[in-house]
Amino acid sequence: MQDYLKGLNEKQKEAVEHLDGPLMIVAGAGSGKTKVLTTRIAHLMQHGVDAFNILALTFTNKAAAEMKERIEKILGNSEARNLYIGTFHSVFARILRAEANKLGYPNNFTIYDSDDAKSVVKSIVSDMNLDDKHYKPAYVYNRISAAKNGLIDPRAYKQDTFIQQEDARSNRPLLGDIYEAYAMRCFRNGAMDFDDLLFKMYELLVRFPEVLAKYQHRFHYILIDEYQDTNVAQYQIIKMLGAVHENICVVGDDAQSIYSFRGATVQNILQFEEDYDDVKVVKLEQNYRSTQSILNVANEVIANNKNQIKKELWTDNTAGEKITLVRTQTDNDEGRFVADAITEMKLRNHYANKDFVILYRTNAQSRSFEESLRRMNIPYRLLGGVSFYQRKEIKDFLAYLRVIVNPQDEENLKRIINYPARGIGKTSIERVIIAANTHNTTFWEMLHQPAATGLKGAAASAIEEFVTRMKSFQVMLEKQNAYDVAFAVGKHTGLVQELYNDKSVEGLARYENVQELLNSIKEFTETPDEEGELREKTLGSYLQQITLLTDADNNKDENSDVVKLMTIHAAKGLEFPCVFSVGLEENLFPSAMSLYDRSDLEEERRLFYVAITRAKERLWVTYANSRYRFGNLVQNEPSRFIDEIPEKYLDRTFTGINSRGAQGSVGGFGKSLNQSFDKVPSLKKLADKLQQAPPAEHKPTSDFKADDPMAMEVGMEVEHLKFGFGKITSVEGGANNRIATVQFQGGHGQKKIMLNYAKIRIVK
DNA sequence: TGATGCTAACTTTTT
DNA sequence: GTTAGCATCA
Repeated sequence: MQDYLKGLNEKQKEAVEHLDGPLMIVAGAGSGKTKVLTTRIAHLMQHGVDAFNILALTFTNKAAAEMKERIEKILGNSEARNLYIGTFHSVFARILRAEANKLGYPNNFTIYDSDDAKSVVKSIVSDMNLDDKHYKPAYVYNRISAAKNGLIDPRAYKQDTFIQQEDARSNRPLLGDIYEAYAMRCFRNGAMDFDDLLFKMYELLVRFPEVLAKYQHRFHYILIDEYQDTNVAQYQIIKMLGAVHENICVVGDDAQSIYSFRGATVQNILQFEEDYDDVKVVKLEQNYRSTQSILNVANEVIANNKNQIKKELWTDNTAGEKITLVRTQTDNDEGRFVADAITEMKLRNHYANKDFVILYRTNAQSRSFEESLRRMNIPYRLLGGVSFYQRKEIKDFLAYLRVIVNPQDEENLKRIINYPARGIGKTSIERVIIAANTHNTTFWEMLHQPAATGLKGAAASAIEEFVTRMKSFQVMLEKQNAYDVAFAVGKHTGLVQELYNDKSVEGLARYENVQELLNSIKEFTETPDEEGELREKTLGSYLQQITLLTDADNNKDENSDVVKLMTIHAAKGLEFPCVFSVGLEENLFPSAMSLYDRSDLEEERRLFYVAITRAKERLWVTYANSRYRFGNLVQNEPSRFIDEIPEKYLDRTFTGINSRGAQGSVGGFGKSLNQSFDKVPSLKKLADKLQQAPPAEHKPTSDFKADDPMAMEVGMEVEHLKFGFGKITSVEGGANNRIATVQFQGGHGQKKIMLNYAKIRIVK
């Protein structure tokens, strides 16, 4: 166990063995950064530092989990469990959860993801009678987010002349008011958005010196991963937390700073040396990941940036293959090329699917690759895009759980109050809102006194029933675990039944997704407690945790043999034997948004640098002459970044159509891709067509005559004018609104029929 | 109230 | 090319 230092080079050892005082590690791509960080933590623990006194912050859950695992391996015991390792957001959420009352929040505060946040913005914009075409929720939210990341509260926002000028110039002078209303609404709902987890953490430490002191004395050693991606809020928090012991170790690479759009500032790295006396700086410049060729290209490209810390990455690795530059006619051809190349490489060089990654600038580019991979029967997995937790059925289910835990949360309450439909319509909800405003109370409180809202009859009793139901779940919360509560919710709200009844392909998938969610809750409740006093197995802690989970964190099939597709941003920190960096076109990469500003353009270049340095053995850079964007074909020039790669490192054997040497091949590819590919309809459409084909048109029997809705009962065989014959599986609703669920024959599946409108005849 | 069909907006990147 | 959100219809 003592030999954990053996595998390190001199520089790495220097960083690991530095015990006390501020330390900055400038770690080039592939220079063993994680190894140094984890070994250093293990080393600290070997020298008597208690795991409970070490805090390590990362940007992704995945990075945190990996660090923990590696430390455990080095130490060979379970002490690593006591380490405080997590993402900024999750660690701060945990601390805020413990201290929430000081800030006037419930301990079980809800965390809003960006979709939740945008819908709050939207409802505020409409409350203020503003046009949401002009005050677009996404724009407004970004603006608020940027303010929070810069630690600017609503008051400061309104007083800042520069910001006010900006808003005046964009003709959105009321942004400050929206921000203020948004903050108030979130507070009233007992909810924090992602940025609040930083912003409120900062507020907590500033306003409550005793809280600050507590955590300052708890965390003797603080380590920060990906320091180049920290923003002002994170910077200030770290500075405060570390002020007593000054044992702060930051690891970063200015060349890989790719999150300035989210408020990150490289300035934090450059500033570090000035913030503390006697900062030890260690540069890790030996790359263990990539071949010479790949590294040369990376160095050449990044050299075009003016703003950077001087360093030269080098490697002992072999020269390797040249970088393959590929030009295709269209985006579909690009997809086809990559799938072909993967097939070829697997055959020739015995690579496995999981050795490949396709990296693109925007999520929207995934389509053509998915299609071609499917056509070639290559299994793949897409990271990013719509995450599991953003799906409607999951959000609906989670909305229930959130409201049970935190009934103040009006947004989620409104989402579920009439789903599944229980007769609490728009007008009833409106009346409750108005009554809540006049009585100066919350929506939830108002629901307890239907009389005061002026609602009576069916609406009032429906509300009463809903409230009773929700309260019974809240009671369960005290005695039963998260899974039992969730299961009861699924059962008693009709949520699961609703999905179960839908027998379409999508319906089945939705049903399975909900089962999957229940499984994950079960897993959560059954996994034994790990670290720290702040972690519990309640539904509340489950909800906070999953909101901070990303698609990329779902590493269940981490080792499954599939090709991965993701954005370059999502690939940061990962490595693959074979990398396809695709879509190298002007306006796409670099993005059109970045062309007018030197620093934006340099960030795009760093992004390309990140893409290149993911590759261990082989790298392809591809671009298409034309591609579909917004539904129409656009022509793009090759990316300027391609011109920055010296010719001597490039293999242009395949240069596509209408070009010199057009008939060449890639790494011995026999097939020329010049020929136009046979047009195959997209698989999704094909699948849809197959799905939809069977439902044959029904010709009603000659004596067709609709029967009285009230005569319909479960079990009856009926004939529908259009859908033909079927059997009634359930009937609901009163005289004016009677609905029958009918299982039809002939591919029509199950349908809900409004008996007042539809023509239905009883067969027997 | 739910299904359907049309339009408009959408594309940076993420915790 | 895709999808969310709406207006319309039954």
